[in-house]
Amino acid sequence: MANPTIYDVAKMAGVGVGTVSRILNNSTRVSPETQEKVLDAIRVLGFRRSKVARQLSTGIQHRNIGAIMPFITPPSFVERLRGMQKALNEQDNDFNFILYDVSEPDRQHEQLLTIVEQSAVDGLLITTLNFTDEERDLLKQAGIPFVLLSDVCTGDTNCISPDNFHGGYLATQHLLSLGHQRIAYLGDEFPNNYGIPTSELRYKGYLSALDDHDISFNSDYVCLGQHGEEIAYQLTQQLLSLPEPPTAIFAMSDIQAVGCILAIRESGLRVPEDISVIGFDDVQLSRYIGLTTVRQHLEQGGYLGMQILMDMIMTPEQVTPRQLPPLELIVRGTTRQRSSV
Amino acid sequence: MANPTIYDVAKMAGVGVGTVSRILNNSTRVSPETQEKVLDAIRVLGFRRSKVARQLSTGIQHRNIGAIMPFITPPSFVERLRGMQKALNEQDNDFNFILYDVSEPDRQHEQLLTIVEQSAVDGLLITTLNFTDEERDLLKQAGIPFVLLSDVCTGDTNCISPDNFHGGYLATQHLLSLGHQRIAYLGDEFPNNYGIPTSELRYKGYLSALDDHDISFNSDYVCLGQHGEEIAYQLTQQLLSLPEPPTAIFAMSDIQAVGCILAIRESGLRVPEDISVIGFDDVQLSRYIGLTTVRQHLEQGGYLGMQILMDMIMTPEQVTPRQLPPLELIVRGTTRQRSSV
DNA sequence: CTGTTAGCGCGTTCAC
DNA sequence: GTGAACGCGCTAACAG
Repeated sequence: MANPTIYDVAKMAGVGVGTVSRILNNSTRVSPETQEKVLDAIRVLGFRRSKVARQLSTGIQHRNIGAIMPFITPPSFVERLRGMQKALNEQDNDFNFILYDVSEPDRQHEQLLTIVEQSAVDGLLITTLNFTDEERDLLKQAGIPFVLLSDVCTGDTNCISPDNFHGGYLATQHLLSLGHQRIAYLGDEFPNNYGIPTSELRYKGYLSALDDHDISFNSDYVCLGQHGEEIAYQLTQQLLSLPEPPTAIFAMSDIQAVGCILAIRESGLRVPEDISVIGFDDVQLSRYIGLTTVRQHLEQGGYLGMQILMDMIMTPEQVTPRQLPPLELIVRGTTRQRSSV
Repeated sequence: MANPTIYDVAKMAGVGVGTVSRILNNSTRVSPETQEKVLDAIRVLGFRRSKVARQLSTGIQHRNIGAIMPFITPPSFVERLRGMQKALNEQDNDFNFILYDVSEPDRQHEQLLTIVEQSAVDGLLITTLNFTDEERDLLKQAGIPFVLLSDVCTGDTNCISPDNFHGGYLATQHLLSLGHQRIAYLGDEFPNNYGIPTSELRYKGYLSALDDHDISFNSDYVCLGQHGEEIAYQLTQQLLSLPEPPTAIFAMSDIQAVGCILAIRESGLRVPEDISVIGFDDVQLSRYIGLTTVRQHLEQGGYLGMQILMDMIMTPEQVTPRQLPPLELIVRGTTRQRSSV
């Protein structure tokens, strides 16, 4: 039998469904004999009680809140995940936290559809990179509250995102203040297929800082490629082979900064003595390796996002606005005053 | 009204529940007028259709598989999480993946109870450190299949765990082969409150290797403390202040190895020139910082665990056994031949 | 102690 | 096009 019910069990054991139910909930005493019979029947039939029927009947509804994120990839997502969990645990309401991994961007839309279709979730935290207007409307129409943790904030959707332009400015400003003039930007290529403007925004901040210091722009110093440590490694090699290589590099993410540093060291140069490197994000890793970076409070972002979502679910009329703390320059060991050579 | 149902909506709109249902599922055409009325009622009442009732009625059951882990803590858990998600995505069945964070060990039992109580889950991946026999029996009785990812494998429970003794041996053996004789062990204190034998097992492997090489044991070289980078940092300082400090340190986890390296560098010594350091786990971080370590295939562990669990759920009669690949020594940049001084 | 029955909220035939 | 009634699997309250 495909899915035996308590009726099947009851019939087989020669008892009523009530008895079976009682045994399942080890409530009121039942005679050991019948208990035995029922337990046997359960075993033979391979009976498993239906979760949903149970919930319907008891009225105990778990609420599910879901997080959509490309989990295989950058550590920055994990940091946000941490924050989300933290906020959830503090709330103490019995929410289930469901993780949806959409590492393959193509499947994202399909996945979102089934989530909505099956009304699997009472709220959604979306950390994927590309989130279309169409998808937003889908969720709105389905009445599923959601919070975006990304860089594209359209209309009245709740969204947690840093000021990437300002962050780019900050990072570059730091390098300038150390006397660097030949400063490279290493980041994700843009425009990209997903319409993610992060890299572009940070780049614009970079340009703006350069401009404010009357440094003339050198397109050789702009290195764009796919996200990842390896690519950053290669891009850095290109930079180093320039007739006049940069004395400082602004990598748009910590991971890319790591690839960058590896390439520099491998070429026989030192960080920061020969070349300064600054990253962006301040993931845990950065603390360990002493990377100078711009902290964007990723964990805090997840934390706040979850709190907002909770508000939206529990008290829709009154969601208290929450803001990310401002970006913060974290100076560690990979940047230094430009050597006066 | 607390939780309006389609009946409430129907009444308010002056129609039957069937009509409301149809509109909800945008199926058969309904007259625009009634549609309007119903939609209004839905809005006014703040109606949200019940997920469970829907599932019961349609027969579409999502299966939930849950992972219990202390998520705030070491990165090793994240790696396993990755593996689990990967296996889940490959399966492609519509399983929900629920994350239970039990960062507070005290709450673990309580949490497990509610999970079982509410039959919230069709299968469980348990990565927490302390898992009692009582808890095991609880799950067995509830008929919830589960897989353990830990070091304590009692009885016939499915379990993924590395050979920690052998790992400890491997690490120490490596240092010995480089000519080191004054080798320290830095690990979690044991016995501990949770009965986690990991540190002890690796320590025993360490002892065994020492013994095989006829190195006399020096208790000064054994430094135990709570898990974490900071503690490891302090412990290392103690080691360095010894009249005859070690020339090599085996840290029982990569995170502790990081704290260790930091302390060494801070004291003016170099790694690996002055002191060799080997870790354990091979988390992502280790690749970035070039740490020599023992790889225990964490991601793979999560992956296999999920596969076994899937088997248990889908084809209980036939779960194909899966094994972790053997521990692997990964030599990177933090260990070196002992200087002949 | 135990069998029976009425919902839980929604989807889905049916007749109308 | 639309309303009424039944069923999904289980719990709980009621008789017995």
